Amino acid sequence: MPMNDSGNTDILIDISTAILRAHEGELQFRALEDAGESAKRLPFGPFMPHRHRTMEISLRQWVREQVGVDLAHVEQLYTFADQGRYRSGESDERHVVSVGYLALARAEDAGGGAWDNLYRHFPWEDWRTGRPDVLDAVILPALDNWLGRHDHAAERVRLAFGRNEAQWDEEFVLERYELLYQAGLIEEAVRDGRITSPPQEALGAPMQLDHRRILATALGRLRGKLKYRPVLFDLMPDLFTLRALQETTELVIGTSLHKQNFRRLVEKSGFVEATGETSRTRGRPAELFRFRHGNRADRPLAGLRVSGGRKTGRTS
Amino acid sequence: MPMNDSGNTDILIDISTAILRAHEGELQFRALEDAGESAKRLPFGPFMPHRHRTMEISLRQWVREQVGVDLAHVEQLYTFADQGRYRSGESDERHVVSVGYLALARAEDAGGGAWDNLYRHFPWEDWRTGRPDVLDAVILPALDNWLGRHDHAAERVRLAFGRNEAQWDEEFVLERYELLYQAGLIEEAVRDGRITSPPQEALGAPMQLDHRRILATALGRLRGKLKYRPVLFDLMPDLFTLRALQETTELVIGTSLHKQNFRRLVEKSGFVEATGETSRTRGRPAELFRFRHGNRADRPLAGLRVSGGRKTGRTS
DNA sequence: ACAATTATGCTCAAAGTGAGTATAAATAAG
DNA sequence: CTTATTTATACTCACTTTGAGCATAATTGT
Repeated sequence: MPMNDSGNTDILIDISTAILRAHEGELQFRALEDAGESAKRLPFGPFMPHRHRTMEISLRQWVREQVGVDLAHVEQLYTFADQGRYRSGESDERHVVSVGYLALARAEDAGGGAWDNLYRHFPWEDWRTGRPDVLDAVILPALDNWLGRHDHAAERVRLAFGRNEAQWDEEFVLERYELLYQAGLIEEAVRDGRITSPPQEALGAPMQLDHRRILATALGRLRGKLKYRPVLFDLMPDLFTLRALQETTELVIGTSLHKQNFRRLVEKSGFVEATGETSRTRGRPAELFRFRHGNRADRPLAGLRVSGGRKTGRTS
Repeated sequence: MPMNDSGNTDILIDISTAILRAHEGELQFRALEDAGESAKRLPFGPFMPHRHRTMEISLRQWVREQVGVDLAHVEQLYTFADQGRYRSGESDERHVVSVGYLALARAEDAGGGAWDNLYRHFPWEDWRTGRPDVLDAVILPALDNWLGRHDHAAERVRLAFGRNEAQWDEEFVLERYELLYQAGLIEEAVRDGRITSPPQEALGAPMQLDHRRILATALGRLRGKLKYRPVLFDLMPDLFTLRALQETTELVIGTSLHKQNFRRLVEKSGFVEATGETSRTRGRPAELFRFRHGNRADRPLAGLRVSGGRKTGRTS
């Protein structure tokens, strides 16, 4: 196998960024619309190594210029290089490699522009008010049907969707999306020519290119990172109540938490300090806290790990 | 800023793979030597999208062909695109983007070829017999000296190297390597022209290109993943004693563990099942276990989180 | 037979966690 | 102004997990 013809490869690298914020009770991402396209997209642009020394520098620059958002946290997610899921129909001969980034913004710094509710694209990931109906009504029956012809994937489905004895793991966002894609239940799979018959019912709003996959990666990564690094605070304003922090947490992990225990956990973690000031809303005023830069022992917030309860098995 | 000149970009993607195994009491990686080069390298090759649909397919193929190792687990680590840390001296005009992969192999499947001890390149990461001397003898004084001129990095150093109140976090392998690189204490930094005066004492054996950085990423990722996914078993043979499993764990996380508690943790995790057979070595024969494919509740092995003890503060 | 070595079983106290009850401090309604 | 409603915060309690060690078992080497 000669390897010297690799010089012919003409590769273009696209950097796409999932910019997330917590705003008005929603987990939102910065979305762009294109004329003549109903599906939205993430901000993205080519990596130009002549101009930018690293991809993150490149990304930060055109996010600031073109999207007008101040980013609090930037993290590379994954590099997707599989053909057929990206601009498959275009005449451009170059092979496009897609690098996904996760960025977090504070609601105040997030400028104007259009923001979209993330869970509109992943309705099965939002368990805050209980197990989503779409799971038992649509997804699991459709997956069962698909498994009839592809039973080798049964174990992956079991683990990803928490069937039988398996627990629903809120971090498996990408694995669930990929299974739905492979099963042809996702509109993008039709668009990419993976499946002939379109799905009976749209499972979440589709997006351009592989951008819903990047969003899925972003959500999964953020859900995982929460538990051992203080990234949450990059979504919070300078001063916040513990209640607001809890709501943001619930938005991200997609489940609801026990209020008193959350408070105990956060206070003991050493990540926050009280300011003495209070915020007034409806009921009793809440104390305002501020993030305390790792000056204390950086204990993991392992308690954020969602569980179904000690022996109850499930919270509803 | 015109973006249409991005078509001029000539980008080459190199895929480098850190293939790890646990063998003869060492955490080893597959290393290659080049004539006229004292520093070793990882197996790597160009990504050829004409030929391979995904990077992982590409990687698996030439690892099998050229390296002769059966891989048990493959995982993308990170895509490095910063100029100046990769083939900086070569005349090739193309910009090289480096994609790092982590792969795990079982010692039996790992074929021939040369394997190198990973901790030879990261002596400060091996705490199995206590805190490495090189930390207090060389690294921390040198970092302090560097911090005198770059005090903005003090907090990063504090967290990465567990100074003052901070805990040593065994997952921060990459962050520690990058700090040593930036401080000019790593031979690769000299090679890349980052620093004028070479380090007084070599901190670990250098490698070609950015391969030590990829190894650092691999070790950090593996140490993190251990705690919530059963990746360890991809380093183990089919049948193993709990002692062997513990030794492999200790190799990876770089610390020693309490034997009885490790046994309790692993047995309760549901990841292993006893076979009834025993292995004979010197003392009492040990029962042989086998990995039990996720048929039980996949509980995280959170107990593998290393701690310095309840109130003792440090184990030695 | 006995020492050395390794494996395994068990205990115990401290810390962590899930799920509540109780109380406090504000606003909104009558 | 009194009461209901709402939100915040304090505290309890049972149960689980975890760190650390002691005790015993089953081998091999001398």
